[in-house]
Amino acid sequence: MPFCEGNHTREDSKKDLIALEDTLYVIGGKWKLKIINALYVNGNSRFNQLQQIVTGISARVLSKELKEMELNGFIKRNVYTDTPVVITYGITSYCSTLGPVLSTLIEWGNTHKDKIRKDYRN
Amino acid sequence: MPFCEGNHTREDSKKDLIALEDTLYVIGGKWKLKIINALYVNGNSRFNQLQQIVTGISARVLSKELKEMELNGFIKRNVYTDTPVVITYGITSYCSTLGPVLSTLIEWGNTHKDKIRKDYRN
DNA sequence: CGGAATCCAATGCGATACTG
DNA sequence: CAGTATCGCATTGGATTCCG
Repeated sequence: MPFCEGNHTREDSKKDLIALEDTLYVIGGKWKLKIINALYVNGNSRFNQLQQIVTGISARVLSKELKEMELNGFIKRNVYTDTPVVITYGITSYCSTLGPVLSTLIEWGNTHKDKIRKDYRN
Repeated sequence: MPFCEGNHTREDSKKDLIALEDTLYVIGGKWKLKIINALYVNGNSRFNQLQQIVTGISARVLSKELKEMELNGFIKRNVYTDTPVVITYGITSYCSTLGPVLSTLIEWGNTHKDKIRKDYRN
């Protein structure tokens, strides 16, 4: 049981597998964590801002991802009815519980960036 | 800077984004973390074992994933030339550095499983 | 500006059958 | 047992265009 404290039964392993599958089901995929991180770091952002920060994402995909994440409670869409209308996206408090997940992933990437770059030669 | 201690400059944010992208580039995708977790929990495992643990994966995809992860240094393929030959897969020490990543993801899934189940009604 | 609609190409991936 | 080969459907997603 390398990553959990205390005794770890077979039942626990089963639960861990399910928990991991749950998590990946919700925030897996190519873009979700990057979008969340962008909003985490930059605060409320507009659509085009977001598309610039999250490198490589198309408007179509960003639109679909935002809609899905809003539906699932990760993202809040704010409409300011000024003229012209301003729309921003931000994370919810539920989404902010992903902070430790993000920081762990970032830390791992920082620690191993040399090997990663070497293996994939970017 | 909700998930990092100390001061956090714009440069740091940029680096964080890159680190996150690096990490997701290497262990992103539908199966890799589940495979790694399975090996993490169960220790060295044979192909068919692995396919049973990682629910839903086909032999074709498992084969391709294992090959790719072996190439990238996450997995060690062991051949025991008994009769019959036994082949097992296990994680490398490099791969084991992902322990904190896995545990964070699992913990988040456990904490929010009720909401996840409600939203997706499984 | 913030998207939605359409079209099309690439990829993913399951099922099945087969092999050493 | 541990895979590989082939097929064919389904999904992803880029490019472009259009709209309020």
